[in-house]
Amino acid sequence: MKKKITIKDIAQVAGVSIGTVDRVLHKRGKVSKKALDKVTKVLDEFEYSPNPIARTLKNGIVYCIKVLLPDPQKDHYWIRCLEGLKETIDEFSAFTLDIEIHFYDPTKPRLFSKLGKELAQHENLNALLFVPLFERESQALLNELSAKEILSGTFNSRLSNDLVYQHTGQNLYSSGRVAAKLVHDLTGPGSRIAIIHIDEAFNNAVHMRKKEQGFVSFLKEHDSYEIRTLTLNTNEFQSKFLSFVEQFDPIDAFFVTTSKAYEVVKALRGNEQDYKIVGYDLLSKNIDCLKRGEINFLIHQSPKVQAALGLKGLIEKLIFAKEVARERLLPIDIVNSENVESYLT
Amino acid sequence: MKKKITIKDIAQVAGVSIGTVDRVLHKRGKVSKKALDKVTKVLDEFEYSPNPIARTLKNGIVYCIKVLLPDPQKDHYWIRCLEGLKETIDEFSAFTLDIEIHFYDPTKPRLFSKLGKELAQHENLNALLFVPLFERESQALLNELSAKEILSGTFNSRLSNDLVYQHTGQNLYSSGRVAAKLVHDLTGPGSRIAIIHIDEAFNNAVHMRKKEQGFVSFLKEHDSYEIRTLTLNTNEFQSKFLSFVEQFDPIDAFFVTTSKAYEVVKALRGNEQDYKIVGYDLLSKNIDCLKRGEINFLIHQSPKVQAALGLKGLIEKLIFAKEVARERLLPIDIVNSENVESYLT
DNA sequence: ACAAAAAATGTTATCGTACACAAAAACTCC
DNA sequence: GGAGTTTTTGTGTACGATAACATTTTTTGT
Repeated sequence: MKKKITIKDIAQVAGVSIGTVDRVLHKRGKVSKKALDKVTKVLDEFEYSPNPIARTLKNGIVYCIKVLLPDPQKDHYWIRCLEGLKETIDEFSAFTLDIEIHFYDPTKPRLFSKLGKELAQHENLNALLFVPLFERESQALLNELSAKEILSGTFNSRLSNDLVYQHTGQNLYSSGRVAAKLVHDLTGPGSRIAIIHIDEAFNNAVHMRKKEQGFVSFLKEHDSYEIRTLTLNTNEFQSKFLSFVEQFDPIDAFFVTTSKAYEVVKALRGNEQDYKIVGYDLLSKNIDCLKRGEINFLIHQSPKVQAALGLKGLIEKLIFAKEVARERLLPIDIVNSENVESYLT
Repeated sequence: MKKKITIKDIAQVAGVSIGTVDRVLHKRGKVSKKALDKVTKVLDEFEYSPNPIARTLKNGIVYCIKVLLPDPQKDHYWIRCLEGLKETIDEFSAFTLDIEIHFYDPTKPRLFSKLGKELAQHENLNALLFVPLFERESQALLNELSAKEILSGTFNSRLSNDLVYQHTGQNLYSSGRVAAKLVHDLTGPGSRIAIIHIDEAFNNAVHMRKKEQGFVSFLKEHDSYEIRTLTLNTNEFQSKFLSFVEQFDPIDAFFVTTSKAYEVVKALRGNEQDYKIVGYDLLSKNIDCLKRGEINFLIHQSPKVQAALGLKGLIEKLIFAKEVARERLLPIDIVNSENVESYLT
């Protein structure tokens, strides 16, 4: 345990008062070049960093963080994110944080834009964490945040943007490969495999595509598979899905790239064949299918952990000045009927 | 955000000085019954809890935690625990904690006892976190800790003991079932399955047994399987394993209940048959086999997370007086060649 | 060279807790 | 009832960072 260096120590070594050191630290001018040089030198010689405890105690420092999340009422998937956020808030309850969570309708890009702008306006906002479902609108928001020097964090979806301070998510290409390996284990060479993209209301075409690429890349490396892809959105499902199945018959396995695997299960019920199905996300409908053996594997995107870590990263940066990796990739969890409970705490 | 109540507020409402409130809080007597009653009443009326930030700042309060871990040099498995511990220590670096990590030889129960006693002697020890590999010796240690009102935490192995303040681990029975489900998916009805217990130097018979029970329970519920169990320790392996394989031939799948799956792989090399193998733990030797396709699945016990959470639980109890669940069960991670990297951060 | 203005630097109260010490109130005993 | 004890209560200071305020030094203009 090395002794902690205080601002007092720095002042003493540099031969100035703590007031001057403080001014150097906070760059509020009124410091002569000579003093500034001396203090700066001592400062990084001792690798000083202010004691976050004392800083928090000296009240007035209330970090303000806002979170912009798709409305869990519109899409139940996001409820777990909310839980994760609450957990992190609870974890830091000892500190003076002002954290607000706002919801946006995941089908309305324009409302997202509007709300985002509104939040960014808030003058003493320190950080904004959001799920960038809409590529273009999110880019615009990021530009604004960056201009105002507001810390930005994203999770779940990923933007190809240097401006985002920190992203927490999953490697979708890899998760596609994981799914392929599972299908490979379940079926074997020469099988006929269907990739089903059931687009939800909002635009996540990019995600689906990446998962598909990973999936196909694995299969190509291994055996010869017959692969067909079907892309549709929720309301087209009834009309298009079954005819696709008929045309491509016989099908051995389905890879559903979104959380709607249960829809596929429902549509296939009654068919005698033993289809293998790999899907995404621990929605209760999916879990039911998993437990009944109608879905073989689900890949878990840990929305809860993603949200919790995303928020935690921003908080730690603000309070402790801790730097974290710009991109944090979470494990790709494979879930079957037997370990699903262990993920539901 | 509700306004935080300080000791000053309490004093004012109770009509006494902060000194008196402080004395009530710390039970250092010298308080009249009248004052005590009044203060206590106000105290729990406002649900006061001291500000951990201020408390930490007022130095002198240095919580002392010791960790007792099997020596990673003797068994490489524990290295990841060490990483987890370091991570948590880092996370709380802002607080005044005195955390020491001690190692013990996982083959020597008596040295464990001795070291444990020694650590427990330390007068201002606040908490002890340890891996209770040895049942009897651990029980004795727990009794001692409990008598001295030292907080106790365990991880990895579980004791059936009310005295342990908090345990972090995995449901081994469930993990056995998970393995069975995987084998079930890989092989199918009527297969011949071998359960291999390769006991490591220390005594973990209880763990192996629980995994086996879970494994068998799942298979019995599903199809008719031929199951044989082989129990041996590392030095018997060479002599006994291959003859077992010959006798039980043909074998479709192996379930290795310890981290020694790579030994099974090595022994089977050269055989033409396509064995399915499910094992435990992300040791580098196992990972190599996994990537080469010689092991199909590994079950990950997240030693790193177990250690990190175990320590974190104790720290949060001490610093923030946060209560956590007495038993925390981590997810049972299924790992194959494609998602293994995502667990190795 | 000297007053006035500007710039640089030093000093101190504050946050909430904890503990040492000082002060006051409540007893004891003759 | 007053000196001496003991019990109870109040006050002051420290922890480290911060920012307002006070003080000193430097610069500027005449």
